[in-house]
Amino acid sequence: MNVLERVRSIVGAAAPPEADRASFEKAVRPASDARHGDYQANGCMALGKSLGRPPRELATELAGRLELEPLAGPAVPAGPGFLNIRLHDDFIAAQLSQMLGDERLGLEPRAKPATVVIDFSSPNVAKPMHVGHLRSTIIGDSLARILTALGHRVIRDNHLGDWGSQFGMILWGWKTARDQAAYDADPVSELARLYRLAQDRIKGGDSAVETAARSETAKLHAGDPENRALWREFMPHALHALAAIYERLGVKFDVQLGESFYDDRLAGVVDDLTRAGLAVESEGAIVVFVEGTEAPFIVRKTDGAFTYATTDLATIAYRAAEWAPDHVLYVVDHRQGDHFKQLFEVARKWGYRDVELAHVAFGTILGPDRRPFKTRDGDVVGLESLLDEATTRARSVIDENSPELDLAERERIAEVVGTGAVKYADLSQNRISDYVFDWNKMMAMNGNTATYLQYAYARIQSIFRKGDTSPEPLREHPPVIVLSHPAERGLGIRLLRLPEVLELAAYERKPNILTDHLFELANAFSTFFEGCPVLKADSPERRQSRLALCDLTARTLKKGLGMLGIDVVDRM
RNA sequence: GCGCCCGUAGCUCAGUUGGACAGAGCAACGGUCUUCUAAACCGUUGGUCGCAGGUUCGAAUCCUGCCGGGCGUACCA
Repeated sequence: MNVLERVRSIVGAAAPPEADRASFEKAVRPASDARHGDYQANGCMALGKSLGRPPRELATELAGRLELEPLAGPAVPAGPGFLNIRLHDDFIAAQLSQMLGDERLGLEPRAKPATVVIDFSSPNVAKPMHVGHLRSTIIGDSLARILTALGHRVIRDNHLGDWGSQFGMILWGWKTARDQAAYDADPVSELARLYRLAQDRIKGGDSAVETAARSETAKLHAGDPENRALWREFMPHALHALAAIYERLGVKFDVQLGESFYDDRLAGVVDDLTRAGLAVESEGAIVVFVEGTEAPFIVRKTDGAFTYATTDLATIAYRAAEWAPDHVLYVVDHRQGDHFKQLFEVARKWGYRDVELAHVAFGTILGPDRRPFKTRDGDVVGLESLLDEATTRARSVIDENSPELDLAERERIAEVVGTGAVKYADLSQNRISDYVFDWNKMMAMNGNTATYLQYAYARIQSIFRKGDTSPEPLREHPPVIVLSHPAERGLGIRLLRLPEVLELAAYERKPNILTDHLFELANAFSTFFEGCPVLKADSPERRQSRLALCDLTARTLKKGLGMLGIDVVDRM
């Protein structure tokens, strides 16, 4: 059950007729301070203003009308016009009992699922994935998992950069500077070397290379047999390398429709826009002028080539026809804000008005120097090596703390803890802000880290091992939950909040809302763990009740971390 | 120049249509293992929420101006 939603609908039903019900309900929120209760209704203050009546009076009247049983006792007016609501312990306990036998942990099936396309990761296939791809991949994956858990229909689409000018650079490199032996041994690294070579030359001002690469791109797009053949030759290698890293990250896609997929639709897009009077010729290019932005939206360049703007429009049309989505989320860094603003505006004018197109923007990953995160040599940090280092660091902690575990298990734990740390550090930050990559903070065993949550999980597994018991009987025959200790109640109410937290995280498209909740949950558990003996509880009933709280906590942590793409281990 | 984002404790960051004395982690200091994993727990110290105005019963949150930083700004994606 979503308790917040339930309280909201009760408060909404009792709201004065003059109140706007939706906003009145929305003003019900978890209590800012546990001393005031569990939930608070703040709507009377805004209403008091618009009605010209004392808010406190409205709150008192409302309190008299509210029927919160059996959830909670009478609402208590406080301060300028707050209404404080405290759930009954019995209600919390009953909900927890019910949760024990519920695989979904209180998440209810959705009456009207939305269809959501999530466009994320979308790396350039010409080069190995680096740290810059991390955020899109991880945030997109997490949002997909959260929305799926909430019962929505999610389509995960990896919009690969497999058709742009990077390929022209590789083609130029292949034709002028390839090392055949190196290519035969390791195609992906050799192609990456050639790409970097071309990029360095162009950056260095070598306009001959720039022109040559551009012409190779144009030939590829025009259907030149040699370049097309090379493209078909290179692609499987590139995709294979990507698949390996996605496998390690545990990220899956429903479709991987790259830019090349849309190639034969681009001319039609431009024709369409032109006929509709949206696109016009300007300085030799075909563009759409969008109010509010200076630079036009270029759909065909002077040389006749199409741009990613054209591809993105074709993609919108394809997705609309194929899936009829309610929302399309573009998990792309904030620097492309202008592009998406224009894209969405043009799409609307083009006729796509029933779908919400949203740019889920995120900031840059910075190094300790607050400049974009680079290696000592100034190269971008490869994703593989990043994960390797995280795993190595985790491994050394495990070796130190748990030498009794065998080698294979320590390795597995290191992988789970290491990759979990990297992901969690990213997801626990508000995605809008840039974030400073800090190994020490990330790998810390304490504080808001993946390790802390995984540790809480492992401790619970240890309790069941030590007690030589399993949670299954508790799930089949839920015991009476006892909440007599403050730590028990604190933990219990946290456990009930998963559904409302997920809804908020999905609404805001912010995984950090989920990480915050899981951290608070692990915190509540640690406090409980210190203060409430489980196996040595003073009565069998209390022991069963506490074991049940342990099981619910472990399952919530596992499920919640799962929605962040992070795994757990039974011991660490 | 114009546009977008940001400025909260020594450091890194949360802060849900504007709501109760602004929160957490790290760092610092002080406690807690003969009992379920101390990768833990409990406590203390620490902030003119960049500055100045304005709106409001109430502003970190909304508006205006300024200061400081990041990013974008016609044929890369």
